[in-house]
Amino acid sequence: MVVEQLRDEETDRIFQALSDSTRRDIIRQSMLREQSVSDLAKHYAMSFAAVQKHVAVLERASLVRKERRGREQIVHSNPEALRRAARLLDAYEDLWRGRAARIDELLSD
Amino acid sequence: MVVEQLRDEETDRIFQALSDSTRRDIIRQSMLREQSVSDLAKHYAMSFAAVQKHVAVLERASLVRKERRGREQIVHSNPEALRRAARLLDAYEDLWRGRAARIDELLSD
DNA sequence: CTGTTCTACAACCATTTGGTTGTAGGTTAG
DNA sequence: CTAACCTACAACCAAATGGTTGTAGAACAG
Repeated sequence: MVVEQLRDEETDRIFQALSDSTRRDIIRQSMLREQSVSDLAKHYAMSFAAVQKHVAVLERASLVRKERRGREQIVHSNPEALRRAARLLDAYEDLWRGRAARIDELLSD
Repeated sequence: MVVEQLRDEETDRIFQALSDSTRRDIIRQSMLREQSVSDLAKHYAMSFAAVQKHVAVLERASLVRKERRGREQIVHSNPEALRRAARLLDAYEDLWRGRAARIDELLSD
């Protein structure tokens, strides 16, 4: 029947960004305290450039934003995108329970 | 410093499975009513084999399970995995709010 | 029995992902 | 000023992703 597919690339990006444990840990780190990209990189057994790329993925998903401070780039978390993802999953749960209240969230997904 | 990375491949798989709008729609469809893989495939503008692969991705993430009924394979949703993802995001939110109650969930991630 | 339906799976392909190294430029410390 | 530091970005690579077509087997309809 080929239902017209309403795709939400923002949602795609959020879940894709969350699908890597290093990136989830970067979120956690930047929630605990704001750190520069170099500071973050010290936590992981990979190159600085790799961490830089992970931060870029989080940034495209709006889960994090960077703020230049001198020569450093400070990584701030953005909990609103996380909340959005959590609410979307809640809506699925509601759907399963037969509560239609939030189905519109799913349909507009 | 190379902190030992506690990876949770199950969590990886759940978020990765959720990062595609076709797969999110398959979850929604199978929550609305249990359908065979062929039934599901009729909703999308792609081959049966492609939908079959999407279902397999959801299955590896435990978001869905298949039950053979005659020649058909009926797809059931499994809301527990969804709930697990939602709780994890809630825990991040708590962390951001400075509530430490659920930090252990994050640390064991 | 025969033909159709549903599923499984292999092979293939283009693109994306997650990592690397290397180069270069802006900023700060001494 | 110079050296060290932080970041940006390009080029490259292997593996995973998301799609395709094709083949084959099992189950059902008539």
